[in-house]
Amino acid sequence: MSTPRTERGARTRAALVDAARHVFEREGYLDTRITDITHEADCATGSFYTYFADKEEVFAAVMESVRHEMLHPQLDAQQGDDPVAAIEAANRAYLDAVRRNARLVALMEQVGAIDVRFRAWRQETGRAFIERNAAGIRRLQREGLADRGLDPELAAHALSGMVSRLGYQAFVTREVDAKLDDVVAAATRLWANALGVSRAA
Amino acid sequence: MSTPRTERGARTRAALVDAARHVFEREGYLDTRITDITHEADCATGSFYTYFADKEEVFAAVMESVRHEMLHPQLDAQQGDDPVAAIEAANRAYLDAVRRNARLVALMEQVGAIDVRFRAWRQETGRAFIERNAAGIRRLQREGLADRGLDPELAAHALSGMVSRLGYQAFVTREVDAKLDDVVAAATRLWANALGVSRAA
Amino acid sequence: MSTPRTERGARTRAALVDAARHVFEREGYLDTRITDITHEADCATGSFYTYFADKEEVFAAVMESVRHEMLHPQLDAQQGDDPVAAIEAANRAYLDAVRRNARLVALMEQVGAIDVRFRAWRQETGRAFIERNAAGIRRLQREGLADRGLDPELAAHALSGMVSRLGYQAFVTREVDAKLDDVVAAATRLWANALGVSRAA
Amino acid sequence: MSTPRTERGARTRAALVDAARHVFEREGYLDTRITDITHEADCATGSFYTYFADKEEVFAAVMESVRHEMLHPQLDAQQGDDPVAAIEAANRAYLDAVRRNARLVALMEQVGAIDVRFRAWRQETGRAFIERNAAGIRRLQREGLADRGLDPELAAHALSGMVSRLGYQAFVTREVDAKLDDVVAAATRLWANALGVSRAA
DNA sequence: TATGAATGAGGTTTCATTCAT
DNA sequence: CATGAATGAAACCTCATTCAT
Repeated sequence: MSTPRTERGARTRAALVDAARHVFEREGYLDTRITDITHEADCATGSFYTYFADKEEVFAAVMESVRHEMLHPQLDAQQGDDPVAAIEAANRAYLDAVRRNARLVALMEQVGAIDVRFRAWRQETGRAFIERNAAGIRRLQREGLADRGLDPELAAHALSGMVSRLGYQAFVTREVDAKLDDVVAAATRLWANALGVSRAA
Repeated sequence: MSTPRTERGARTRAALVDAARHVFEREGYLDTRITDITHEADCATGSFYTYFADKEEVFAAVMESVRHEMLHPQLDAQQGDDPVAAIEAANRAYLDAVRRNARLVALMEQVGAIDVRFRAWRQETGRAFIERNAAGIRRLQREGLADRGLDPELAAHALSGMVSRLGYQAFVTREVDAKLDDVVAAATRLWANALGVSRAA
Repeated sequence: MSTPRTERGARTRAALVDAARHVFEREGYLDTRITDITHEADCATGSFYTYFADKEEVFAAVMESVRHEMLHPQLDAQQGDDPVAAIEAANRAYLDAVRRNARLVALMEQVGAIDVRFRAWRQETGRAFIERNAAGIRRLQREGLADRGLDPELAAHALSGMVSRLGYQAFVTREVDAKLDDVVAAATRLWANALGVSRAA
Repeated sequence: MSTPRTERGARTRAALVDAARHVFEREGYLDTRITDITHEADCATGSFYTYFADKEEVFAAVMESVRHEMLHPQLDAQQGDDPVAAIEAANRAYLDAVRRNARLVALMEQVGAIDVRFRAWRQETGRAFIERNAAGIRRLQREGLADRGLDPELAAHALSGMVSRLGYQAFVTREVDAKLDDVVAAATRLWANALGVSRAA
């Protein structure tokens, strides 16, 4: 709702966001009541409405507060000319982020299923990943390093989805039982194969 | 709850399941009220509780009633010895089922995200698909037609996930704008490439 | 409601009364639902209403069916001229009946608390006991064997109440931990003392 | 449920307890609806749940609020050395309390019969009375003033039960038609006789 | 008579939101 | 700004009773 104008207000708001994150992770989105949050933040019910219009709004604030952690690309290192190394680096960065934020990813999934407004957020977050990958595919095709028979958009969608779902199953639902390195290796090999890319000599 | 013992009871129960399916599709799981269902089925509130303990239970019944449609294997045709044709057939069958039942797939996705008990159901449904694919991959590896460096389970997971998510994005959320044939083609090509399989001469 | 006119009807009614007794004892009066009874009696809900108007009516029928067991006076033996032996015999008969029908006594207590109509039944059952005792006290007073300063009605009320409550606490709630013989002995001695009666020489 | 933290909250809670007492007395426990209470207390339904989890909990609060009145011993006066006078004083105090709180005693009786959780409360309240009496009996036995052939616990149980039931029948159900003084006199005489105690010279 | 499905009034409980202090 | 009690609409679920077969 409104932005805090005093030091004290800023502290209250921060406490609420922090409390909300804990409660959401613990109870899930639907089972979280406003009073759970104010209780955890150790402040009055009414104070919640000083800063947020409703549950959605705190949820957005929570997501905002963790966006950095999720999206630190840190594709810092140069992989030189090896296209497979580049693919691997991107996959590792993504999958590791999912692993580290598993609870929030699960939460986001849940909220996306419930609330239309968050579906967009989720898609957008995914889209950045997909577009970066589409660009990579196009580049490799131009350089003759990847199968030119593939539609780069569709391929990026498909492969990004593959990696993202794999990460979800390995680190969120744990229905796939595998370590990060194995998941990265498998994803990278499939990805490279799928595009017809091979390691630089 | 209990099973109808008379013809009339069977009719009422069926009417409730049918009504529930419509209301769920129209309103979504969370926004569906028991009275919406009984109203649509044109019977009293209490009648609902004659057959179901709660919303979850009707939902399970709805899902049960559509399982057939979803799981019609109909991989009837023989693809001869062409492994790529076999992959294509499987992908087409799956993706077409998703396309035809888009609303229910969306629903299942939503409910799975909300209610733990349905996550199992969803996983199981997916597992059948994955296991079939894992078997296929193993066979191709044995015959020397697929990359032996891949873990067949992980690969099956990854590629099945890829196809399933692609279908979801193409036919449920429509964030990917593509026709069935194109999706099938892209998926198949990526899948075949990923495994290092090529068309039979 | 109506009395069975056929053999089959009589059997159904009897099954319902029997089932009701079991369910009442198991669940208590309030928690017993009509369907619990028909279920236990293995007949349809509607059949209940062929014989009883409501729960109260079956309950009355149950009580009727066990009245004998509760009220078998069987003060058969002659205690000769010993007034204390007579008092003891009466107390033993009463307390033993309570012990044997503890569950039903508890039930009657419960229903009496809930439903005004059964309070009368309970009082009447008690009244018989009290009046018999009042008559006994009056006789002893006439014969100069009991304290003539006591109001016989009030004394009968008080002492009967004493015995009845003692029985209740010993055999129903079990808050008094004592064997039948001890309870009979204590009650008798107090009773005799209270009236100023002593054993025949 | 939770305790009020403000003056206003305390007032609302008190109004609810007070209203509950009236409604319970008027309607009986079972026929009292939560809305009857909030209506009488002139507040919203939800406010009830701010302070109480359910009907049982208000009932406990009502009972708590009247415990004092019931348990004011006020056996202030000294009865000197006359044991019968002491017995009379105790009986009068108890019976008068029952007379003054007849409606609540009836209520407690009803609820105790219905709800297991209150049986304990009722028993405990009675136990204090019984134990005090057992101590008195033991003392009289030691001093050679009471029949040593009696088990003091059982006798205290029996006689306390006698008085309590007499009070119940005289002032609650009114099936015994007698004035306080007569009831006290009869109870005391029976009690003294039963123990074999006689008035000090 | 027996059956068992259908009915729906009636009660309970939750919790987001407001607002006086 | 913070507080926390008050509000009441809205949904859930039960079960005695009826009645067509």
